[in-house]
This record gives sequence, structure tokens and C-alpha cells, in this order.
Amino acid sequence: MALKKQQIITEALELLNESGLEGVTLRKLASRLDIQAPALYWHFKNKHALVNEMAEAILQREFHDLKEREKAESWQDWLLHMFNHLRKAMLAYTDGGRVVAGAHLSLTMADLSETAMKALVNAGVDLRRSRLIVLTATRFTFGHVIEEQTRITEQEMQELHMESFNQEHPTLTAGIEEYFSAGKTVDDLFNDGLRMIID
Amino acid sequence: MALKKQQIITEALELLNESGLEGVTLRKLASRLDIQAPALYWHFKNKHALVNEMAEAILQREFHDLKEREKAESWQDWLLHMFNHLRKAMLAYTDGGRVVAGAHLSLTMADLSETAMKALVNAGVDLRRSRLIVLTATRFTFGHVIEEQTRITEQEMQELHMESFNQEHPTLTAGIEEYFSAGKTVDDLFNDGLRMIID
DNA sequence: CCGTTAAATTTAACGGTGTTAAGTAAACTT
DNA sequence: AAGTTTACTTAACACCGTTAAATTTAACGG
Repeated sequence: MALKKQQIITEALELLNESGLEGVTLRKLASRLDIQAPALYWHFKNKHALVNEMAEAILQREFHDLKEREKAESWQDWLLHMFNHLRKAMLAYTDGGRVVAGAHLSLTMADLSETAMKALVNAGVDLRRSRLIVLTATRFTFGHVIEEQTRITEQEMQELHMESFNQEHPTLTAGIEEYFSAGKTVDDLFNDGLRMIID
Repeated sequence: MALKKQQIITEALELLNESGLEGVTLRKLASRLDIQAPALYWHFKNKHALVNEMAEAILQREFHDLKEREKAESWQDWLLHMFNHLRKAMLAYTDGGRVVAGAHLSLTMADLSETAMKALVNAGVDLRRSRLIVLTATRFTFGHVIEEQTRITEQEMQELHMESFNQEHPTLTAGIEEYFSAGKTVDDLFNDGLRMIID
């Protein structure tokens, strides 16, 4: 039985979650599918194309039924929800942020922007402002999730001597300390940042 | 005469500008320095360490004399300047955004955050708000520049059929069209987004 | 100036990567 | 049954980061 594109992508996403983006090699992927690496080139033009399709799949899982805004909900709340979904989609996979942000010209992302802008315009926000809000929030979300997902090694942690770092960056340290000691989480951090853009 | 670390990084940055991030290989870099690739391991623990130092160098060129805010300037304007500098620093090199954003735990970035937060706190902004503004603006800037610097190939452009794309995304298309036909530039787009966060 | 030590680099090699070219077997088509 | 398309395999190429070991270069004290 011949392999379907969808099976390959599913397996690739599983491999992504186990080994991270640089762990996704064509040989490893092929081995999991019980084929040889060059066979993948029958299904994909090259590795980049595969990664692009992985990005679409990551987004589709969260946005296959992209809902329009209902009248009851404010456009601000609706937009907040949308970008929380976007973040959630990317967080669901190791390096999901880099995969999605790296996949330029994603159709799903375009649909998402279109739906979002339409929602704002329909709610009375003017066109330019809608564009600015959606674009800014999108890029913030990418930047946020990418940073959120970068893994710092034990060694990098040691090389950055904590005591002296904190001593030389008192305001920064105090700011971080204050935020989390108030019981806030990383989710809150994302949403607080998002709200600054949206409101 | 033995090679100095600084010379290696300078050459690496030149190579970065000519060939992009994936064009920076240890063999190519070594060849430009008239040494063999393994010699680089005397100067750097591994390639990642080299790229991290490249990131610091990129930032240092724009921030070697990081100025405190002067009383005459509003903290908003000052912050706007700072992030324009950050963007400029990254734009100065091919894939500069990916290099800097990828270099986690950059000391220069930490100094920058510290200075920025101190400026806001001194201007009367409360600690939590300072942290949120600086963090959000930073991540937006990274997201923005990374996107700005991704090069789309001719072929990717063709695969995305423009007419049907525009037809299926009328609001998005109209938004983009409106913005640029008003004489605005990509620089404006960045600053307008930044202002949404800061103000 | 010499001998020793440390710094800087070379040579050779390993295992891994994406990718291409050419051949092959199975599955549809006519 | 013959021919064509689909889905692969095998073999190979040119790269890549990295390591180990040998070797050269520079620095320094007696």
C-alpha cells in the first residue's frame, strides 16, 4: 500500500515532538515509515516543502474550524481567543514556533489574518487599524512562542553566573520576580502582552 | 601571527552578509581566514558558541554606547528610539534577526532590557508595566525583523497564485494596499506597531 | 641561545546531512 | 497482454559539524 502524504506529515510531527526540529532528518523520518530516504522526494519537492506542510498541519489542528466572531463577544475578546489558539497550536509541538514562523506564505496563516481583519472591520474598527493590530499581534505571538520554546542547556545556564547577572540587572530581575511572585504564569505574561496591543 | 577572536567574528559576519545564516559553515569561514576548519575549535567551543558571539557583535555595533534617557525626552520617544536601534542592528546583516533571536541569554540584550526598564521606572512607570512593555516590544521586534528578513524564492511566489490569493483574502489585501498606497513604508509599519505597544 | 612549555594549527577521519540519478517492481489503463 | 504511471530502492555525491592525534609556531625562563 502506497504512503499517503498525510501519513508522512503525521509521522514527521511525531518525530518533531520527540527530537525537535533539528532531529527531523529525512533518514530518520523514512526509517519510521519503513522506506528509504530518497523515497520522500516522490512526495515532497525538498525538505523545506515538507516542513512547510508540517507547519500547515500544526495550524490546521487548531484552526480547521475557524469560527467567525459572534455578535455577543467583543472583538477584543475574540481576538484574544484567536491568538491564544495560535499560541496553543505552536506550543503543541517542540519547536512549533520556529516551524510555523519559518513557513512563510502559509495559507492557513493568511486565512487567519483575513478572518481576524474581517472581524475587526465588521466591528467598526477602521481598515488600517485592523491591519496594524492583527499584524502586530501576529508578530508578537511568533516572537513570544519562539522565545518560549528555546531550550537553554545546563551548561549555558552555568556560564551565565546568576548572582552577578542579577546584581548587574536589578530592575530586570526585580521585574521578573515581582511578576511571578504575584502568582502570574507564563500564560498570563503572553495575554498581558497581547492585551497591550489589542486594547 | 595568531588569529584573534575578533577577527574571526568579523570575517564570520562578512560571510553571513554574503551567504546568509546557512551559508556560514566552519569550512567556508576557515578558508577565508586561511586556516583549516578544526582550528576554529581552539577559539570556540562549538558552532553555536560562534553564532552567539556573532549575535553579540551585531548588537554591540549599535549599542556599544547605550545612552540613558535624557530628561527632555519622553520615555515613549526614548523607547521608540531604542527599538529602532535594535531593529537597525539586526537589519544590518542578512538573517540578523534569526542570529540575534537564536542567541539566547545574550548579555547585551539583558543590558538593553535593564537600561530600558530603568528608564521607564525612573520616569514613573510602575515596575510590572515597565517589564510588560519592554518584553512585549522586544518580542514584537524580534518577530517583526525575522519576518522582514525571510526571503521568499521566485518559485514560492509562483506557487502562491496571486490573483486567487487576493480574491480569497480581500480584507487582508485591501489592508496592505491601503497602507502602502498612503505612502507609508516598512519602517512606518514597524514604528506604528511599536507605538501600539508603547502608548 | 637553548630547552621547555603553552598556544595555535594541521591532517585524517567519523558519522551524519540533503539531494540527485538511475534502476525496479507493483499497480492501474487501454 | 502491453504500456504507462506510481511508488519506491540502491548507490553515490558533496557537503556538514566535530573529534583525536600529531605538528608547528610562539613565548619564556635560565
